[in-house]
Formats: sequence, structure tokens, C-alpha cells
Amino acid sequence: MPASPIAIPTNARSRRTRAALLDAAHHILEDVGFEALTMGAVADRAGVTRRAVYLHFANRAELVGALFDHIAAAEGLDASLAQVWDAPDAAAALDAWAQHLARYHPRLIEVDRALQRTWRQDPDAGAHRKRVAAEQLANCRRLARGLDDERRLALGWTAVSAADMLYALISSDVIERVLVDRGWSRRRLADQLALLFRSTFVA
Amino acid sequence: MPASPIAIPTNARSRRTRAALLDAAHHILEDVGFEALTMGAVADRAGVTRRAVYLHFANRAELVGALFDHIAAAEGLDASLAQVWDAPDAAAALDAWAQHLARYHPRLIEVDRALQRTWRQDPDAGAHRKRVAAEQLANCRRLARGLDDERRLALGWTAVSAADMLYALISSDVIERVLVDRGWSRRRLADQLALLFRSTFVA
DNA sequence: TCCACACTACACACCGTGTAAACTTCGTAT
DNA sequence: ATACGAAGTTTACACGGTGTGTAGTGTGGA
Repeated sequence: MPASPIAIPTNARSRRTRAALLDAAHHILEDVGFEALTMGAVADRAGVTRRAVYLHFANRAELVGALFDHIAAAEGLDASLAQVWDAPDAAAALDAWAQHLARYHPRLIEVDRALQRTWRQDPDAGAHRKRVAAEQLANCRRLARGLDDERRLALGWTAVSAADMLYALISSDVIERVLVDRGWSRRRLADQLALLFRSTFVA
Repeated sequence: MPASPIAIPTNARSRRTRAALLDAAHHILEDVGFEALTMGAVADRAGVTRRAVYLHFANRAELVGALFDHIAAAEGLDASLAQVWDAPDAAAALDAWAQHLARYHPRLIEVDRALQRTWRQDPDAGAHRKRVAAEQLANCRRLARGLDDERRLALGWTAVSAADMLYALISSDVIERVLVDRGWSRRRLADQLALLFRSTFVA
């Protein structure tokens, strides 16, 4: 049994504290990195007992999961994605997708890593992982299907295989390797990524 | 100071134990995953005290670093790579590279993840990380330069930017997402990856 | 006003890392 | 063949993180 997650509270005081905890976690992640994201650190930063954190999140995995959604909202995931679906055609959507990745993903890299780590050691945390993966895959499918519908999908790809490959390429790791290890700018990442997508998937 | 690593011993007994430890670690990684790769587990499996592990590796990071090399050798990294450099031209080398990734990387995914994790929480472990990254980058540069020299590098890329992008695409994460999450076969991965590389980088 | 619930304070068990010191066993060089 | 030194054992610690238990304090909302 997946250890029922703690429900989001209706109570004012609770909601305040919960938000403070998520904000604290967010800041720790940005300022120090996910290694420092301990229950104690979050509690301290939120001005609350470590014990109180467990009144809001059953365990670290649950906190990190909630944090992901919190940050996605705070950083404007939906707004960033909207620009993709607003594109006039599928090829343009792919360009917008590259821009979206370069714009949005870097902000999520730390959480993403934290998530990756937690859900591996915590079989329970699989639910959240699955949800995120499903959302990402859905976006990729939409892109690939768009190309296919417009008959602009490159030879050698099907809507399914293109979606899978796009899904693989979302990996924060790729973005980090280029941004951090190789010192690219986001702008450059967006351009080169768009180029890669176009030459690979667009006929 | 980077806490000088423990030298590889000449002593027979030492070498035997050290090998046993690395083998034990290797098996744990394959059978259970890197979460189970604790000093205690490795010691148990090698039939040795936990304390003895510290006679061979200063800390967990050093063990994992050594393990990486151990596995690279055991799984035949050099042989796998040789097939890339044997290719008749740069484009064929890129195909061979895709095959190499699909063939070799899956075996290293677990260690790679373990490494990623350790070197983040252990500033000391940076040395090993740098070395691996440098080797990977050198390979990518060689591929990109090969294309460039043959004037077959696609528009929009330079030898440097192509190398960087190839380097980013090595990420075990990409391979895992497609192999594990999407259920691709290695064969399929190799083919689609080759296709991606060719259409992106080869004029 | 009063009650449930959020939160605190303090305490505990558990696990993993890394270190310490005194002891035993094994390899090997003479 | 033996004696020496390195490798390995045993037992024990300190430390930091997670997660739980429980009695008591405060605060929001009806």
C-alpha cells in the first residue's frame, strides 16, 4: 500500500505553513542545491520544527514531489508551454518546444535531480514520477502527432517513435551537460536544440 | 586538498581483496541497484569487514570511482570504442558511435547514476568526474572533427558545437528513458540514434 | 468562549558514513 | 623456516540524517 499522502489542508494556518515549507525548500534548492534539502533545513528555514514538517509531508519523497508541482507553478510551466501550442504549425511548435526546454528546464534542474534520486530509493514515490513522465510523454506525442498529421514527419520516424525520442531528449541531464559542463547560453541551447529537432524530425 | 586516493596495491593479498570488493560492488549494482551499494553491503558480499573496505578506498566516492573503471574494463569499453574508430569515414563512425552507445552504455547506467550522485555530494570526487567527462568529450570532438575534416558537417554546426551536443547526448539518462521508460530494444535505440545523428550532423 | 487541530519540546530507534585502537592472520623476503 | 610487516578483524565510538512517539502549548474558527 502506497502510504496515503497527506492531503492539502483547507485550514488557514496549515496552508500558510505548508506554503512556507515549500518556499523554504525552493530557496534551499536554488541557493545551496538538493544535497542540502534535508527535513531539518527546510524546517529551520520555514521557522518551524522538524517534527512539524512531518505533519505536512509523510516523508522526504512526498515533500520533494509536492515541491516539484510548487516550483512548476511558481516558474510558470503552463505559460511556458502555452507558447508551444500557440505555434502556427507543427514545425514551429518544435522550435517553440526547444525554446521552452531552454527557458523552463534549467530552473527545474535541481528539483528534477532531487526527484530522480528520491523516487529511486523510495518505491513509494513512483506515483509522482509516473504522473510527470506521463505528462511529458503526452506533450511529446502531441508534437509528433502534429508533424505526422501535417505529413512533415521525417523518414525513419513514426509518430510514436518520434514521441519517444523527444521524450528521451527532455532529460534534464542533457540540458545540464550543455549548459553547465559546456557553458552554453540558454539562447544557444534553444537554437541548437531547435536545429537538432528540425533536422531530425521535420521532412 | 583532494584527500589523496589510496594507491592500487602490489601486494597479492591486497590485490585479491580489492578485486573481490570491486566485483562485489559490481554485482550489487547489477542485482539490486545503487541504492543498495553501501560500504557494509560491499564488505559483506566480499566476505570482509566493513572496516576493511576503508583500507582500500578512502570513502564511498573513491570506491564508486574505482568501480567505474573496473566495470569499464570488465564490460570492454575499449573494444566497444575501437569499433567506432575503425569506421571507414566520419559518417560511418557516427553510426558506430550510436551502436556503441546502445551496446555499452546500458551496462554502465547503474554506475553512472551512482557516480552522478556521489560526485554531487562529495566535492572531492570531482576529479574522477572531470576525467570521465574529458574522455567523453575527447571522443565527441574526434567524431565532430572527423566530419568537419571531410566537409560533411551539417549547416548550423561547428566542430565545437557539434562535439558539445554529442557530449550532451551521451547522457545515460537519455538512454535510460528510451530503454526503460519506453521499452525500446537496444537494436532500435542504435538505429534511431544513428538516424538522429546522421540527420542532425551529417550534410 | 471553547475545542480541535497545528505546532512544540524532547526523546528515541534506526541506518549509513567514517574513525580509533588493540588484536590476529597471512604473505613473503631473507 | 621463521620473523616481520602489512592486511584484516573486533569492538567501539561520533555524527548526521530519517522517521516515530507523546505530552503539552497556542491559535483559528464556529
